[in-house]
Amino acid sequence: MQAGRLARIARGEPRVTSVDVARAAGVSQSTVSLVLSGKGQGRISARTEETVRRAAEELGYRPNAAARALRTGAARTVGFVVPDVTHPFFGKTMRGAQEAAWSAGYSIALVDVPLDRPLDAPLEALRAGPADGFLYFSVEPPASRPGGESVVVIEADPEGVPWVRLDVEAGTDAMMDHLIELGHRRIGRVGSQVQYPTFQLRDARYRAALERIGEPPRFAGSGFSFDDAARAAGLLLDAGDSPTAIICDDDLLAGGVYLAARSRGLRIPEDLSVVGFDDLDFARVLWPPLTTVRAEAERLGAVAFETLAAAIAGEPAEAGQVLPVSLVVRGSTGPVP
Amino acid sequence: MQAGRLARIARGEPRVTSVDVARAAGVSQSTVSLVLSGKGQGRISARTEETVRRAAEELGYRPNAAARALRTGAARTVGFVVPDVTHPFFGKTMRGAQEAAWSAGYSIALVDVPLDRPLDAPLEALRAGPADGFLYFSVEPPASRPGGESVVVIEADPEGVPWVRLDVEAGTDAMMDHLIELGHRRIGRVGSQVQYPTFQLRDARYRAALERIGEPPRFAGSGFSFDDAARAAGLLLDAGDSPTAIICDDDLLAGGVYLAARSRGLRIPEDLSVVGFDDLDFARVLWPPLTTVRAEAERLGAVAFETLAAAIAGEPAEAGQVLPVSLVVRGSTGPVP
DNA sequence: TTGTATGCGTTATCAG
DNA sequence: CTGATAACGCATACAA
Repeated sequence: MQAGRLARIARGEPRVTSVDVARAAGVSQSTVSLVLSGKGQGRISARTEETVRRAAEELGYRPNAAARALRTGAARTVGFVVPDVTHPFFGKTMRGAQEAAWSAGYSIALVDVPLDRPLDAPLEALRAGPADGFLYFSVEPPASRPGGESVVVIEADPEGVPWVRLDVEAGTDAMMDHLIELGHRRIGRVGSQVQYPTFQLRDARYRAALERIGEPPRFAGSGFSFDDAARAAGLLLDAGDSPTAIICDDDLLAGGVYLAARSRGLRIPEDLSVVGFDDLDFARVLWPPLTTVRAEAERLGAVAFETLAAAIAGEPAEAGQVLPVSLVVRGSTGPVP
Repeated sequence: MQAGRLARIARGEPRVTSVDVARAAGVSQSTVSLVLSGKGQGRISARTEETVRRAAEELGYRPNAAARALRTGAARTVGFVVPDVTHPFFGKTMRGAQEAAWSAGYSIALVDVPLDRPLDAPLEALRAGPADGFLYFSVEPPASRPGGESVVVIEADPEGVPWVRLDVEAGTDAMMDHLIELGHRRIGRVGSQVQYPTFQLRDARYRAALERIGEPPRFAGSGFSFDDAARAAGLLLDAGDSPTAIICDDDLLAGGVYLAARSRGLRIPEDLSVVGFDDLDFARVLWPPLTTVRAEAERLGAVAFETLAAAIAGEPAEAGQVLPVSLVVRGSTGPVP
């Protein structure tokens, strides 16, 4: 029994196949395939081609993706693995990847993998075939990739895997230079508590800058939520010898710092300067508007997809790419009190 | 020639199939299928089953999704169509849908369809088979759905299609009651400029409430960005007889109202009360914290997916579901000046 | 220029 | 309890 067909018929779905089109056009199925895949260039007569196209059109024919995938071994779908779909920065990156994917005829399948969970079932499902490759955003790709499954990593620079990331070193340097120029010396950092390379890189630059001015680091780790960041910032703010400025790994964290400052009656930037990272839209509606490092999320996504597409196509992939960032000075930073 | 296999071999990918497992286990391929699909209950001996499982495990066998989809007619993937992946509310809804999808063994394929574009290629690609059904969030599903393709609509209540939406009427009523109780009468509304049902419903309630107190509506349409909302709010604020309170279709729009108020030297809530909708995370970090209508985005996504799954399974779907919302009073609303 | 034949990896029927 | 065998719909080598 043809389960598939039956199931569809049960749903009242008379799928039209290339055989139907062939019959309607009075040609063979292979001719239909040739015509519609465009590979009949100069092999199929214009008349036949026309007939086939018209028949396909009239019947509302759409090639079956599963059959094509089975036959060609390519699903024209890539998986996008993120630790939190909810984060606006991921959203923008996804959109960039989407756009690029579409123009290449690919779809994007989304996989949200909360940081605290193992890479489990959903991802495995995709790895079983529906996806031709994967974009891992800030998440560790699985160590074992049977059959050299194509992968590119975003915001990390692992060995042996092509990656795309922001120039977080330059970003961190710019933050620190800006603050130091304003006279700050006790500079704290509210950063990600998860140890991804992008954050480690920033930490290194942060510490290097402090070392140059002979100051100790003041770090507090946080999860990516306003509340947790507020808690982390509180740790810094309530310590003796508290910072006059705080840099953050993310605008979200900076928002938490605003919350912490507010609940302690600290004014920004008069009592405390704050710098974010990403330039999310809401950075401008904060009061005062947040000084932050601008990153082009869409571009990051697009470049990542293109790198992946190249890898899938078997082209030699660029090993690593670093995208520029720039400091946007707004109202949350000022001279040291 | 077997293009698929060749392509994979070229990429150095020796895919292991059920035939390989069968050979390794010394049984037939159909036995392997029976065992691994769990449909061999009481038909396959425990010994054989064990052997097969071990062989599959050792070879790292993973059933080919394309083949399965071709055979069964189900891809176990649903498309999620949104007008803007970048919006945090969509992100949360997606996450809710994701979670539900995973526990049902489904993947979610994301389709971002900017409002100003037709539903084009990317969606069509998914409609060609890779997706078993679609979740349309605030976007009009295509009128023609060949073969009764399964669909559920989020945040709208179209005829003839199952839908899930928030109780925006109750939300709007709550906003208006709250403001009127505070003494406001000149109440403006910054709302979506696109005319989706969810927004029309709100508009109707807004106008009804005003009518009861004998006030004219003050409406300005906006796109979903801070800047555009600021522009729209400006229209209201700069008019003679300007509102003392503004309700918004979305927290994002409310953020824009903050911007507009700020640039005009208006204090919130002393000079202007503002109410948002959605209770996005950033609503709390705004200053003053935003009074808004809380909606459970994750739940919305989960319910939508489950409704879709039921439809795909051919179960009689619930026609429409309305999810409750609640007003969260924070600092952006106060007595009329 | 077109048609025939074959196989992609599954699932599911049916015979043993 | 297990093994042949036949599709699923498409792409392509090869024959005509």
